[in-house]
Amino acid sequence: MSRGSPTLAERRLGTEFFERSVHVVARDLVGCRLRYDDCGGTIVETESYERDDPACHAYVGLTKRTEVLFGPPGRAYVYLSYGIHSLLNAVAEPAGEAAAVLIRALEPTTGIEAMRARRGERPDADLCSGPGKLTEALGIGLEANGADLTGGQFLLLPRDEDWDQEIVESPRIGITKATERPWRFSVAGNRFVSRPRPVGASRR
DNA sequence: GCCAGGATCGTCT
DNA sequence: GACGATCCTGGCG
Repeated sequence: MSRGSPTLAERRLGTEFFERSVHVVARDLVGCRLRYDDCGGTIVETESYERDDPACHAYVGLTKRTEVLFGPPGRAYVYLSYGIHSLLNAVAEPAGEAAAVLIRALEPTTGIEAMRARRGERPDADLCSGPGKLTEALGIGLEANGADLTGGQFLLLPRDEDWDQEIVESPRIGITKATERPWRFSVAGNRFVSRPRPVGASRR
């Protein structure tokens, strides 16, 4: 019996958290804690993708691939990128809207040894500092597509009450369409965020 | 330290 | 048959 302190399961983010503007959800997810089985960490970087967005998979409409995006909020949309990496998204906005938040980076806190077993011996800052890295570290694969983020193997917890970090917006990374939209949210100065390339590289 | 290139496969045309 | 919401390695300075 826990009366004063709710259990972890009781503190989970619920469906209503995801049933809002995808950009608000993306910003609010930064600082939250994500756990999958015995591994997890603090979310330090996200990106939002809305339906009227050429970079969003749902832009082309409803297909077999995108049906999870068009479904209810609070589910996992997992797909294969470059034939190698599974990328984890959280479906947002009411069913039918087709928007999602890409989880790009975690600051590992739990199950670090298990992450190393999957990712190899490397510094903490290299375990989950990228969307493909964190799914490998946590053991998330395509079978998680459509899974419920508000229950089951996933545990998504709100920010700690004393969490007080600055969140910065910047252009999204690794896409070729709609690159100017400032829908990447990350913790300012955090060493666990992804850094695939310097800002402003290769411009003419 | 920086940059170019390759790996690899589900999805859509 | 082409294309990625990526990551890692090797070569060069």
